[in-house]
Amino acid sequence: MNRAVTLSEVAREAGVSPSTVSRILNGTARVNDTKARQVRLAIEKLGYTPNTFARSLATGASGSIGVLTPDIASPFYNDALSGIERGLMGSGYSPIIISGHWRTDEEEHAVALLLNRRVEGMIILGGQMPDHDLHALAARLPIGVLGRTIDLGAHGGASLAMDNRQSARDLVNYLIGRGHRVIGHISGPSDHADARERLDGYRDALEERGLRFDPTLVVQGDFQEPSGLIGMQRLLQSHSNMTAVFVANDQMAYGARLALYRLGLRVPDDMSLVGFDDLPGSSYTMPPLTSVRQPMGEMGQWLARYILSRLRSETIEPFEPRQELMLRESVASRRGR
Amino acid sequence: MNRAVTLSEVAREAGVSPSTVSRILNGTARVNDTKARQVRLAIEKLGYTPNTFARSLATGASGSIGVLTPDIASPFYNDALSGIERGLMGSGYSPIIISGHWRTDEEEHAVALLLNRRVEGMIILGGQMPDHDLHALAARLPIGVLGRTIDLGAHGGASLAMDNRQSARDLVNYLIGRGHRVIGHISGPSDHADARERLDGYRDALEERGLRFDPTLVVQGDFQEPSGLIGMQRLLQSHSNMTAVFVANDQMAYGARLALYRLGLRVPDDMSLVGFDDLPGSSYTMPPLTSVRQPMGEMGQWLARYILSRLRSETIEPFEPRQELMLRESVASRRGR
DNA sequence: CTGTTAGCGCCTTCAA
DNA sequence: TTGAAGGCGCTAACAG
Repeated sequence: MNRAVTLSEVAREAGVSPSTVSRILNGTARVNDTKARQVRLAIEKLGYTPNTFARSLATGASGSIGVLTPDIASPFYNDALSGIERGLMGSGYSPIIISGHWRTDEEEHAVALLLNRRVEGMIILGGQMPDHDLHALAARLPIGVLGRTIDLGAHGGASLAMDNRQSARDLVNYLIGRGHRVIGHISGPSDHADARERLDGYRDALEERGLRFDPTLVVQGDFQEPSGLIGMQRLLQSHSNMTAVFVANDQMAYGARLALYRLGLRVPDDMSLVGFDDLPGSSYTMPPLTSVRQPMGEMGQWLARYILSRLRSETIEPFEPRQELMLRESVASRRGR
Repeated sequence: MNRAVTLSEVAREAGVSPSTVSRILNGTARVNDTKARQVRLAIEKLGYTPNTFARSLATGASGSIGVLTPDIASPFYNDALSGIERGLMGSGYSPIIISGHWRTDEEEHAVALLLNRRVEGMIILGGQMPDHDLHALAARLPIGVLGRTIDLGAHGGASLAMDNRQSARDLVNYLIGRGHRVIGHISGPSDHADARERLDGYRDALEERGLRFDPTLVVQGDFQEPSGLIGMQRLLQSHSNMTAVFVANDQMAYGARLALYRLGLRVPDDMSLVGFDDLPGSSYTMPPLTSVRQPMGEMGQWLARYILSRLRSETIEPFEPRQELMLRESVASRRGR
């Protein structure tokens, strides 16, 4: 980049001192109108843009908020990213987004990078980072965590977690209420907290309604479409009397749906299907998929606002994310059969 | 954030001069082993992390590449973002991602922000920015553009554009080849270059095969699902003899698919359907959707590499993105009817 | 209201 | 091999 124009060059061009230019730029003090005009002219003419680094160095404020997401291309977390953008808009702060690819080492690396960039706050979406690291972070700067149950109260960090277990329970209860008795489950990876909680919720519901938990009705996937397809095939082979399947996320449910289609089985007539996460596409599957919606966008937005409030030493009203059962057409009633 | 540890504090702790610490940090010169050890100890003990701003200010290099995406939550562009991440990995450069929300003013604002942050290169994904601005940018720093046909040759910027028109033509030709004669089109917004080109390709194919272009067979959508649904409804009302529809992107195709489902029309038996973009979900629709795949990830990765090569004054082999017709089950043959 | 003077934290000559 | 000194571009007192 051809050497950039500096503030003092602008000052010289306008025939004023650097401080005056600075004051006009930041509105720090009243300045003579004519001088102000000259300065603006000079800025225009020279094409000056302030150097963020120099400014941050002088003020000690970076004006940026770090965001750690597990995957920059995840349809699930991206909603939260949009929310964060919205929450930060017009605040003068901008997000710096890095992805950790679900790997602890990359996440640590990313956090170090963000710290080097002197972010003033940090938002962590999901991920694998140990609670211990999160606490250490919270001690240094305002942080917000999405998708994990962790108590940051001591330092005042905020965390927004969805109640996976309860929602899974509600979902399965709904299936039972519709008359289903043999309900399969395609779970997520067992080292994934969300996956474990959803499985627990499935168990809870069964036991609550006096249905036996049958481990052979559970097959494990990896939250990706293909594993849903395979999982469904396996369930169908072993359980011909199964009438409904609770899939631990929508992506796998798409795969499961395809497996049924390949076998000529209709949804919901031959098999009822429910997912989890309510991805944008799930209102447009065939048929539209019953799922659990988490307000990722709003959660992200609130977390951004929370960080801002901390930075400005203001208070912010707490936020209770409400999960919502999106009842669509992928479930049939078995009553009367 | 409680005042961060500085380099000179480390120096004092280790009993050496700041320059020595700097040299150890950057490997700029040989340093006595014992001193080096002491310094590392001090760094560890104090928890020192270098201040990126100060460093950038001194060196004039920011180590970051700006990325402008139309929408941080777009399933289409996010693939490219992942690719960029991959391309930059291990290079010492990191991306700064900002979204322009398809609005020229926001895009300009974003570019200004990136320039303030002294990014050393820039990658522009799609968007609305006038060619003129792009040229101006290219004159200042290495830039890469994805998804627009623009000649940056003069300054050496790179652009990777898909041939929308040709692919649309291929797709419609494929439909014609399968025996379809009355083919509808749900187009994108007319102020969107991609949308216009895809419409042109549709026309090309028809005319090439001696079929009349009928404007009433074209309805305009906005690239979102609901508009695909409405578009399909309108087409069905006016053209009962239509046997196939080319939808200008997959998202709208999902909507169109739902419209058909609601009316009890089967795909492909009653209506053939093709989309464009090949979103990840399109292999899992019911039935899997025929579409055009663009290697967004690879394109992003190559652009990142391109920027790096420019920054290092190296050369890089050119990249010819290949679009691919993904033939799936959403098209039926009408031969013999 | 405005110019002068010090740094912010780091890197990079220049001598030693 | 190492330290001292100066400067990167900007802001923030401090005097006028």
